[in-house]
Amino acid sequence: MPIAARRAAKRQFTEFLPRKGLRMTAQRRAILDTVLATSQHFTAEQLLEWSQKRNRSLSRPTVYRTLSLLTECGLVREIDLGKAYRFYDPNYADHPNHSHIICEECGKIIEFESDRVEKLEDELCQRLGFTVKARRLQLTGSCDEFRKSGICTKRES
Amino acid sequence: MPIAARRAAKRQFTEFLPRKGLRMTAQRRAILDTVLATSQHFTAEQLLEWSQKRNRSLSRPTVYRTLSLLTECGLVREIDLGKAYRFYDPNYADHPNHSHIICEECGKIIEFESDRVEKLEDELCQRLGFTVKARRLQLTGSCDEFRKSGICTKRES
DNA sequence: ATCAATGCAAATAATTTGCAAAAAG
DNA sequence: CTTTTTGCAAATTATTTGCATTGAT
Repeated sequence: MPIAARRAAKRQFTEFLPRKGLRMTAQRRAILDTVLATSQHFTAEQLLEWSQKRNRSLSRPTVYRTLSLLTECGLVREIDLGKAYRFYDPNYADHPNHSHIICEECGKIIEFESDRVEKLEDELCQRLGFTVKARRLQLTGSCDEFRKSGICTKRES
Repeated sequence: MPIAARRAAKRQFTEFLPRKGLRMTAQRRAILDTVLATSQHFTAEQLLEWSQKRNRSLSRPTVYRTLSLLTECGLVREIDLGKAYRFYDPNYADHPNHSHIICEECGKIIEFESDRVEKLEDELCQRLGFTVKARRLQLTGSCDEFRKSGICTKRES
């Protein structure tokens, strides 16, 4: 995430809190900074582990409670990868309409954006009587490169 | 689901079982028939309740175990509606590429199919080096009709 | 001071599993 | 007969909650 965007995201949360009658704490700051430092998808457990490096006395319940707030304020979004636990995607703040391709072979998740997809979705929905408020597009694909050579040079995101 | 399609789906499962060294039982038949009789999305709990009308001695574990088989064989697909429990969609057998619009106002789920969306997805993925194997498109929309009149006449699916 | 946030331990709830008895092929 | 399936009760596991204490404003 570009530095300017990260600063904006940080502000988004620090202004969100008092608006809801809530307070900034050392724990929330540790979690916020951790989230803003990554562009990987993560689980609550991973977030706990990473954030504890910034604040030793950080507990699991606080991570869960803070994740709810971050989700509500739009800095993070829950995604479903078919596992029994949730993943969180920190890239929606910067790219609100991105989509996912999950590689069948190597498991990597590639993110991409497409105005054409967006426009087509809007159009179809409108025809059905809806105004689009949120999108989730998840494609599972077979990685051509990996299938041929056993190696995949794509970057995950 | 049209009668012919239902018969085909039934055959799909009855042929799937012996191929995997598994057996048809009264319980599995009850669950299969229940699934084929609905086009609604359902939970394991609902399926248990409905199927017990066809077979009084049907237990929760058997429902879960059979749902796994139905999923594996393609008659049903897990979908994530943001709840703490899974929903299952019985319409993929007949419409393997359909998408969902979830109405923000009334909560209904509308299914639709679009060749254009499909084609665009294929195209974009190909450009990124993937061959599409599965799709999940979920749009959350605000229902224009409901917003204006407080009534929604759309049929859910 | 006041009220929110934390950590802990315990609760919750969907899904899964071990096992002895029953049923399918 | 042999092997799979079932129902039961118990286990599992991510997430949530009650509560006494600590910390932010």
